[in-house]
Amino acid sequence: MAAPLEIASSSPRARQALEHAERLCQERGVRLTVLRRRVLEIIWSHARPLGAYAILDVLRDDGRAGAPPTVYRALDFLLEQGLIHRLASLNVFTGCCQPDRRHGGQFLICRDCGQVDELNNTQVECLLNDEADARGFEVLTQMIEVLGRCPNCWQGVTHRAG
Amino acid sequence: MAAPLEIASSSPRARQALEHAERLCQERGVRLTVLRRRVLEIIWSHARPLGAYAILDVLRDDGRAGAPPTVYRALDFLLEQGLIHRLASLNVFTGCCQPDRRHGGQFLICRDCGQVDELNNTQVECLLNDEADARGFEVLTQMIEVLGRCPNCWQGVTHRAG
DNA sequence: GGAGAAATGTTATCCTATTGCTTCTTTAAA
DNA sequence: TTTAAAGAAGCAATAGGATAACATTTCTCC
Repeated sequence: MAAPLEIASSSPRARQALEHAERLCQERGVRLTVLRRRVLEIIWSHARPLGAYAILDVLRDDGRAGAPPTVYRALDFLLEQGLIHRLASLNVFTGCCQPDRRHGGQFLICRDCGQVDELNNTQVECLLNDEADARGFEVLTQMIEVLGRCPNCWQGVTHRAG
Repeated sequence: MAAPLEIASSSPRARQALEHAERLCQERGVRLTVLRRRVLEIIWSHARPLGAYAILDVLRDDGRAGAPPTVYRALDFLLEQGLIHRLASLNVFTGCCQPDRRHGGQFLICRDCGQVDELNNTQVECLLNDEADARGFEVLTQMIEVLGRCPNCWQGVTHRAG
């Protein structure tokens, strides 16, 4: 089992993402509660996407009581607000880099180290929308997951955790 | 729970898919056993993609003993041979329309009726490969799932099962 | 026919996710 | 300030998806 690298929650990108989330939620009139904020922080504080139960473990380390629904409800909220994405192929969750813009995710997922890179290729998005239109299909969300090996891993400099 | 419509296994598309599979496996020197063939047939005989446990139920109706690994091993084989695809967002399996050509799947998935339509947009495939290349990422497979509503469903003629 | 490989049977277990109900907290109105 | 209603979180149980480990059977090829 890969032990995800914990990153200081005060890392620039984590702090920035949290501030951004606070602002967005305020604008939208929805509540980024302590729990929801903490779950988002946990996600952003790790180098690799986490599963729900891994997040739950971290919450328990915090000393907080918790069962699966605790985490899943927080994740549902964050997903609804577009603050995180779910990678269906791995059953894990990762922070969204553009929570302002509604979009399905486009991800490069490293099979070896689990690292994830988010793309934002609007041309791909449009092509798929066009194909759907042509078939009279109404698009709600797009989900693109490209599985492969990141530069570090195929160059032999494996950063495999564990 | 949606009770998937069973289609006669002798339906043209199912028969054709099975013949195609037989031929491919023979060419490749791999064994399309009775079990594997039957699982493929079950998948092609239903209007909507099935989960592993739904397939298992059908096998049991056949009178065949079976536990989850029975099905999962058959599915693994069919996936390896590119005869089926797995829709990660729904944990279901669907027949592949182009088992000759190695390709990740591109799917329009109807949120309401569960029906699935497979695309084969090579332009999208290439764009994603290019993006990956530009980042030094080696692509193994692409997985594209577009969730929405099919023409039947958004026009109100819901074919929702159940 | 027999050895080795491949496929399947069997049991148990793990991981992921949800349901239903209770309790606590927040919000806004009286 | 009290209070009703809504929203969020706690909690227990369970459903659903997938795999591990090992035994047994079947196939293939010599």
